[in-house]
Amino acid sequence: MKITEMTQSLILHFGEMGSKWGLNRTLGQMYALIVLTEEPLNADQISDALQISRSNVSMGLKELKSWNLIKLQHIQGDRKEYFTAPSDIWEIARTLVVERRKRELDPTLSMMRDVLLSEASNEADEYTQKRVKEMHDLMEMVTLWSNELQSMSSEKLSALLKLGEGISKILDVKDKLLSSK
Amino acid sequence: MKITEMTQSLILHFGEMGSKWGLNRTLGQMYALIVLTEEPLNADQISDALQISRSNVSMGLKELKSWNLIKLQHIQGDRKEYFTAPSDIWEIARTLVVERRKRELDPTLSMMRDVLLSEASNEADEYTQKRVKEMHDLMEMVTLWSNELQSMSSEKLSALLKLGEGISKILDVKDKLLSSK
DNA sequence: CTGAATTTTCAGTAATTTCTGAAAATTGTA
DNA sequence: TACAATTTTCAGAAATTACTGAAAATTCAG
Repeated sequence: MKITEMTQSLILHFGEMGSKWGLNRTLGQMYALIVLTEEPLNADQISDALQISRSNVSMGLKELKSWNLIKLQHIQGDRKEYFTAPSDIWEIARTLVVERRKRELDPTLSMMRDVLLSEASNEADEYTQKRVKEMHDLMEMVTLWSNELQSMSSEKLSALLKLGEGISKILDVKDKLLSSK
Repeated sequence: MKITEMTQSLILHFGEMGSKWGLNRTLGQMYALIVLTEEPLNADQISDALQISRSNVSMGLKELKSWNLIKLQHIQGDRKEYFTAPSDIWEIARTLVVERRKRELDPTLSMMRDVLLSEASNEADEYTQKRVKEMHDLMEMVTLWSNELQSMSSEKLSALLKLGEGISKILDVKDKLLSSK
């Protein structure tokens, strides 16, 4: 498993970024390798290419599976397991958003609900609940969006993102539609 | 500086989440305390409330400043520096999105541009560039959005988020408007 | 079934990140 | 300007997280 210089530098970069995202260096490198390589890869190839232990690869793959970021593939006449990333980059992005939401928002949303159900017995708690309520409502909306993204086709997602700065105009149009009813 | 049980449990939770976000436990706790407390807090109060060293608070505040997440305030007749979070929760959210974009997307975007400018000297690199191009274009659109969010008022942002599942319909409306031209 | 190939687990170690106390730097007032 | 109050810095210690090799578990062809 030889790696071109181009891929090598991308892998290093994604390794660094990996830790800024919820992953870690090795996971970032592994996924970069898988995404940027056309052919399916097995664990030994990954271990070899990234110079990390076979067991580390195994744990990394487990993690990537739990993120739904890789697809398992079998190759005729080969007993090893091979992995690829989805060919549609939008699918990867969608998965990332949804999985991060699960990990970063859902637990907080649920604990905030508990706080909002409890009784505020003094002024400080009243202020706290007010703030929590605002955060809760905001995060709930983000969650709704994330669900919406999850169910959108890549084409639709792409169209939505392409709106870019046009989004303000769309909002205005919507207001007009509503007010003219 | 006494903390109610409610705030205490929120602080602990945000501490845990802090590491899942780009921050770390202490930073998460510190920001939770500041956001959930109505009064401005000084470093000693934070150190005391969270049971962490004064120097750790100093470093945490420095980090929160670099994220633009806190506001410095002076209290008449007191030489200490006091800190608060923005009172508008939307402003906090907007700042978070923008700052995370700066840290998580911008560097990658720039390195991808370099890769795209370089010459692919073999088939593997051609595939790699194709993938990089797709990722680049996607991330660039996300960046455009993030810029757009940055310049939107809290009201407009709120309206946009409230669209929630309505976003698909809006897209359809936009298509109709365009095709009827 | 058997056993070789492959993958997973896990305890110990290595690397990284976070935290602290002491000292240095800065700030503001008298 | 002098100095006490306050904040910042930073080297080393503590805590956390990531990685490895060896062993256990699983898988599957014959």
